[in-house]
Amino acid sequence: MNESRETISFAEVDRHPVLSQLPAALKQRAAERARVVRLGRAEPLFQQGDPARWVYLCRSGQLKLFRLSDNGDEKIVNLINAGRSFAEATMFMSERRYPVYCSSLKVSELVAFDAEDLVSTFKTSPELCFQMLGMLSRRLHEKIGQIEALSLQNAQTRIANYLLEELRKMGSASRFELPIGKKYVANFLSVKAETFSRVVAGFEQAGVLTTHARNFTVIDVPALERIASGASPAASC
Amino acid sequence: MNESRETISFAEVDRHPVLSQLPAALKQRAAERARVVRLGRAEPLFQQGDPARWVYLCRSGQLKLFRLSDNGDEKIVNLINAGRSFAEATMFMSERRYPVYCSSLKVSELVAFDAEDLVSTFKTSPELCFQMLGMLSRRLHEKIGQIEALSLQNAQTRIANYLLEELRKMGSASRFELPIGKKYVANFLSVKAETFSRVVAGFEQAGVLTTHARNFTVIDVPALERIASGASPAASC
DNA sequence: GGCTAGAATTGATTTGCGACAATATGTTTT
DNA sequence: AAAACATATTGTCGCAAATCAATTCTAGCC
Repeated sequence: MNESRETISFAEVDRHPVLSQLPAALKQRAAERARVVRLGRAEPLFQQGDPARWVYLCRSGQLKLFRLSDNGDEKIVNLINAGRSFAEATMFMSERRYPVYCSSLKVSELVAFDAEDLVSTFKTSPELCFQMLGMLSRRLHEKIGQIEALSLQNAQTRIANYLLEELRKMGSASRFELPIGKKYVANFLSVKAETFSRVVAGFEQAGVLTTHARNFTVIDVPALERIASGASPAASC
Repeated sequence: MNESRETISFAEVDRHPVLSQLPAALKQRAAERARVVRLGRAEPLFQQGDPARWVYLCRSGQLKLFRLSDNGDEKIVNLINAGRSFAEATMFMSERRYPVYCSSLKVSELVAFDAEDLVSTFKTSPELCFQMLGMLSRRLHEKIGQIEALSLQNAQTRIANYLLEELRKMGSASRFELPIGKKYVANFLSVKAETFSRVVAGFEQAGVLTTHARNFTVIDVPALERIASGASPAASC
């Protein structure tokens, strides 16, 4: 990990989904106390249980937030792309420690904001607090959605839903690229890589989509939507 | 559902984990705009998607927060007991709607606070916002824990962990009572009632605990802890 | 370019848990 | 107290997905 004293530009703070709302003076202050962190291809950033001195903004690259089981199995709870901030929730806990592990998946560049200092900034501004409350609420509902998916849906359905979501992010195009290796996507969806592979192969065979490496082209969106809401595709042929 | 105009006492607000922090005047105001809601044994309180006009405090009884799949399967995402507040996160969403269903499991008494009004109260007080940020952060981490458990642990391990947690809540006693029917506990843990029954029977046979109806007595805590962290108990005999 | 390591696919086999079914036990109602 | 119903237990069976294993594909790297 390479932590540098290099200055963050004022404008850089604007990329942060919450801190962009700061008045100019406080934006300046946050920028001054920030650090740039550069990570290689598969470097740890912090461990679960570490004191949470910093909250982060991903400027470029990709990261995974994950937990480890007693037997060393890993569960990715979030994939972080450029533009996402993370670890803010730690600021408001009585014991400020990271509740997950974090490692890079690609060469990445992060901005690290001083948690302690941000807390005092937040204390001065209910508007800012509201931004943050909104963000945490959204994340909470996102997690509830994941829990529902894990309990109520099978592998096929979860994967179909994920693909549809990626598709939606691309606007009206019918083509998209996985943000990251299938291995990691599979783990995020709580299926084994082999299962992911088989399910996607099944979709291809049913004529729902085609793939070349990480590029997916959805041919039959309604069919994918039908699968995503419970119907069986291979069975119908 | 029986909604009454009956007055909430000033002191009643003190039972709320966040609103108890309010200055007297605002506490008074919150109390004045609150309602008491009484529910029978299995009555719905709100549906997923309903406009979230109220946030709640459970004064007595028991409730379930749940989602429904397309084929009607239900997943309980939270069991609410006396003293717990819920649905606060809706206050900070852009579209204020309940993200889950809510029904009573027993005869229950709730206090309903006016969401709109509370929002304006929160806007005046960063301290209050911080209380709420803390609460949402804790909930978020709780959910991350649930997701981890669902992905990384099997039924036995999840159940063992749950039982240990219930035990811990009772302090140093080795006896506790399930807060609610096993059916609901099982659903909350994302196992079928039959599986829950079998796993508990297994624990009894291994001499880890004994049960009479909803009363559990843990005989061998270390053994249960071993199971909770991945070891197999029945296999070891 | 070819070389090497990790990622991805495909196949064969196992298994944990759900589905279904049949009692048994407990709880509310009259 | 008996009836009527919900909850809980126990048994058998089947299947979705994990595991194990063997290639094949792909992307960095010298």
